[in-house]
This record gives sequence, C-alpha cells and structure tokens, in this order.
Amino acid sequence: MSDKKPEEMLDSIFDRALSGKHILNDNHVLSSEYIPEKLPFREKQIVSVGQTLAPLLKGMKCSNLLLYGKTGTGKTVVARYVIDRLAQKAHSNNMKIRVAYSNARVSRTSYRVLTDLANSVDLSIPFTGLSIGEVLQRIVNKISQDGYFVVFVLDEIDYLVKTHSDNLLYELTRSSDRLSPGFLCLVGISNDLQFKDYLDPRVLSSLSEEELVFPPYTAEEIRSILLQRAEMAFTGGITPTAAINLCAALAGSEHGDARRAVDLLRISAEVAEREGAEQLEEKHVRIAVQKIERDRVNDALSSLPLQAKVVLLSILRCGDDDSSCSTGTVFEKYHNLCQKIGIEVLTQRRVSGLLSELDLLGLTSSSVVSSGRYGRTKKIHSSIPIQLVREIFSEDPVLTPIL
DNA sequence: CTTCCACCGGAAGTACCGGTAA
DNA sequence: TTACCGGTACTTCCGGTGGAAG
Repeated sequence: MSDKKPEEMLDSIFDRALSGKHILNDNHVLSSEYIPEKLPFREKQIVSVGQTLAPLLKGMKCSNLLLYGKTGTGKTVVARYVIDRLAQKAHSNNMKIRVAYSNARVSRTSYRVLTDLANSVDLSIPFTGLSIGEVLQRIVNKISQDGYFVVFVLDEIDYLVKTHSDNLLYELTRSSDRLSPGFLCLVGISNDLQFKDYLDPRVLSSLSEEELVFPPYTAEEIRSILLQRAEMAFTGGITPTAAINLCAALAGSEHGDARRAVDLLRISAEVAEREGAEQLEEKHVRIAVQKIERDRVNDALSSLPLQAKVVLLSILRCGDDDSSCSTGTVFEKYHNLCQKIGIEVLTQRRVSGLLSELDLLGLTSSSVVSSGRYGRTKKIHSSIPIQLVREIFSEDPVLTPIL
C-alpha cells in the first residue's frame, strides 16, 4: 500500500481529518440502515403495505403479508419505513401497537429470531437454555396479557426456512390464532421467488394472505436514487454526476440492486476522502470496486475455521502440478497436511461438505463433472492468489509448517 | 445397449458446549 | 444437583448418477 512508517501515515490521516476538506457531510445517508424520507419508485408498495396494516390502528386484526423480490429491490426499506410510521402513529395516539424486526440471516437461529420478537414487547428471555416452545409460550402470554397488537417483520425468511425448516413459521402462525386479547401480524420478506415450494401448505396459506412483488429497479431508477442520496450526502451540493453514473452502471443496472449501488457510492466516497481528493471521481469508484472485493475475500479467509483453512491449502497444493483438482486428490493432500501439523483428519464426506462451503463463499469455483468410467467428481479451482492466503493464514501458528 | 467408477449429497445420529429450570 | 434445551461440527450410512468404456 504505502512504504511510509506507521506513525507518519497516522499523522497524515489525522491531519487530513483536521484540515476540514470533506467530500461527505453526512455519510449516514449512504449507510445501509438509512431510511430516506422519500422512497422513489416504491410509492405503490408503500401504499399497499400501509393499507394491509392500517386496520391495526382501528384496533382490528389485519392480514399477514409476504413481500417478494430480489436483493436490493427495496423490500426491507419499504417494510421498515411503513412500520416506523405505524409505530409513530400508534405512539402519538397512545395505542398498544408494537413493531418488531428480525433478519433471519443475521440472527441465524430460530431462537434468536424469537428473541428479537420478545424484545419488542419488553420481554427479556435468556439467550439460551429454553426450548423454542417455551420461548414462544412466554411471548404469547406476554402479548395477550398486555393486549398488544404486534407487527413482526421477518426478513430473509427464505434463509430461515432453508436452513432450519418451516417449523418456527408454523408455530408462529398457529400461536397468533391462540391470542385472544392481542394480535400478531407477520410480514415475511423473501429474496427467493421459489421459496413458497419449501413451505407447508397450511403455513403458506396463512402467511400469504396478501402478497406483494417488488420488481428490480431499472438502471435509470438506480441512477436517480443515487442522485437523491448524493444530494443529501455530499457537501456544497456538488453532485459528482460522472462517478454516480459509473456506480449505477457497475453495481445496479445488472440486477437492479440498489443496495449494492449505494454501498459502492459510499465506499467510493470514503476512498476519495482518504485520498484527500476535492471531488469524487470515476477513478475512486474503480478503486472502490477492487477494495470491496478484496475486503470480502480477506474477511472470508480470516474467519474460516481451521479445518476449512487446511482444505483450502490442499486445493492450492493441487493447482501446482495439474489442473486436475478433484475431491479425491484434494482429500489425499488434505490427509497429508493434517498429519504434518498433527490435527484430526476429517472424513471425506465432511471435506466434500467443506468444499461446497468454500464454493458458497466464493473462494473457489467448482462444478460436478463426469468422466464416464473414471467416475464423477467435483473439479475445484481456486481464484485467490496463494500469496494472499499465505499472508492471512500466517496469523495461525498451527498452519505455519505447511505454508 | 449395459456397466461401473468415483464420487455426490440427503438423512439420521452422536458428541459436545454453554446455558436454564426446578 | 439433574434433566433438558438448541446449535454446531462432525460421522455413518447409503441410494443416486453422467457418461466413457466395453
């Protein structure tokens, strides 16, 4: 990066921060949690969600709701926008409406999803130890005891169903029937359009009383969203149009993913600020693209469990002599490496699983190929440079003998 | 056409961990 | 203390399979 001494680098970083030359005056506007005052191109969806939830303000029950659409199409932001307003209205009218939000992929387990729901009704539960049924019972008791009307937004619901089954959803829909005073309304958000196939029909019919599809943004819409954010975020009303166009083109237009486009704009601005540039330019965007990718790989590599690291090293060993890198050969190398550093050797089945996980993380790319009589296997290919892997893995003393 | 390799990948089960309730 | 809980990491078992060789 730079061959300056650390203290000099730190000095210049601080000096730059002091000098008051900022490109951004509010980087919160470009953060992923930010909910704008206006959500362009999503007016219809906002109204729709609002109409579905409105009966609650009259003290009546409302339908469950399911929001579909690919990533970055505004599902989460619309849902949060509406429940925030709903909570405000309810608060100013002294109504017992509570809203809860949980992202299944962030919370990871059924238990923690329920914890999120419990917190919204001022119920604290231990972070482990209870059965799911017990937690649910406590929540149900609390809700009907206090007569709450609760809207529960369950984001990335498809992740929950795919990794754990639809059991929790079934219990949730069932328990909302058991509430005599009080009410629980579920708003599911799914990135996967086919996820309905995984659901039990009873859950499906209950959950999707109403459905709403979010189409991808067009390239032009993404550009306009970025411009809107930029006007708020950048100082002196200078909107770097060329750079924004590039952001929209690179991140958004392909799949209509607005979140990625906004992320890219934020990182680009940070790059420019760090450089001490006067203005955000296209070159900063290009650097940001690389930085995002590099950070992603770094994070993935350093958070890998030990066994996965050894498997990855085995793949890199194969790459040297031939491109014939299959599960069998990787397992052989892996076996050797394990013995060299004296750790437990896992089964081939597990190694095969680890290979799939590495693939999912985008650290390798593999495909199943059949060579007729010579069997059927995964051909694995790693795209990350060995040098980088060595650098990051060297933090782990166990691995040093085989780097 | 059938055979058969070298795996794939689902399912069920085990061991362990950090925790709670009674 | 004992019984039990859910989550994670892994094993064991096994039916399934694309396509070159025969």
